[in-house]
Amino acid sequence: MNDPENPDLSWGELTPQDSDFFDRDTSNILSDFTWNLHNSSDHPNLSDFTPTVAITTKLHPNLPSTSSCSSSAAVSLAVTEVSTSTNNPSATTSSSSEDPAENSTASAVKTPPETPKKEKKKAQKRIRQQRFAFMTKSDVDNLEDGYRWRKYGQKAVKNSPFPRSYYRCTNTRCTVKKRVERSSEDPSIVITTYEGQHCHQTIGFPRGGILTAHDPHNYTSHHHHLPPPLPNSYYYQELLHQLHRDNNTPSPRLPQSSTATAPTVVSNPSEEGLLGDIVPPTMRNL
DNA sequence: CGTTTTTGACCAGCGC
DNA sequence: GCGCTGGTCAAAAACG
Repeated sequence: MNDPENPDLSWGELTPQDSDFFDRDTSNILSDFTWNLHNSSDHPNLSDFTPTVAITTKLHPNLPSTSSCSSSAAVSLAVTEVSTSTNNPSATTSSSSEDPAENSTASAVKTPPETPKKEKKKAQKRIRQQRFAFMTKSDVDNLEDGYRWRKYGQKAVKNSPFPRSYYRCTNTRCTVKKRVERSSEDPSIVITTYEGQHCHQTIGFPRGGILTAHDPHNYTSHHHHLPPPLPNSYYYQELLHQLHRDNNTPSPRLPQSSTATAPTVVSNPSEEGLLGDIVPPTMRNL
């Protein structure tokens, strides 16, 4: 990997050319995350937050055109480069070399006798979609975000005593995945990484309000960059309250399954240049 | 009994 | 080529 100490970096470098995500100014970016931080004085309770958004997203040039979530993907960042990974090895935007989809030619040429299982796996070459990583200080590993997830794997992580869990959205037509792991340096921090974008509404939180992807006030789907679902945290809850105050609607309540405190957001040291534009100066690196 | 979690096996990519 | 690592599969177990 590019950086054994930080596997996420292997997703490749996110450059401004990769996306118009960074073309917009900071407030716009944050607003895409429903996090308007520029006026923190309106949120005295948030004043000491170090809002977090370690955005380690990268665009994948090979978003499958056959995605069952194509309707939603149509508003995703990478949709302009739609192609299938298996039959379009010459996909344009070359990202990092780790992208297996771009090396599919070789595997297509050699045809060793394979079991159906292997053939199936070959056909399912990994397709990287845009990712968003959140670091949240919480005792709870699996933060409520309004979606239902099914765990499909768990792996020990190098240089970390904590395993990494892999989840898929339980919606059969949704290909969103997320990884959850704890920071080895600060076990109180949960690192949640979302990959892909939901093509359906949330199921709502078990207790309290329901968030929908079509509510422009809390999910900004009118933007072409849907943020991932946010973990329930004090910070997020405050934002929800504020949003609904502004909208004169009752505030939804997040479930109390998490003891999450203010999210400690962390930037990726190697991406400091990028994140430096969108994170408060109080952000610290892990 | 349907759904979810667990967990060992497998595969691909990367560095040496 | 080999070993390491991350990511996924899938059967079995656990759960509700």
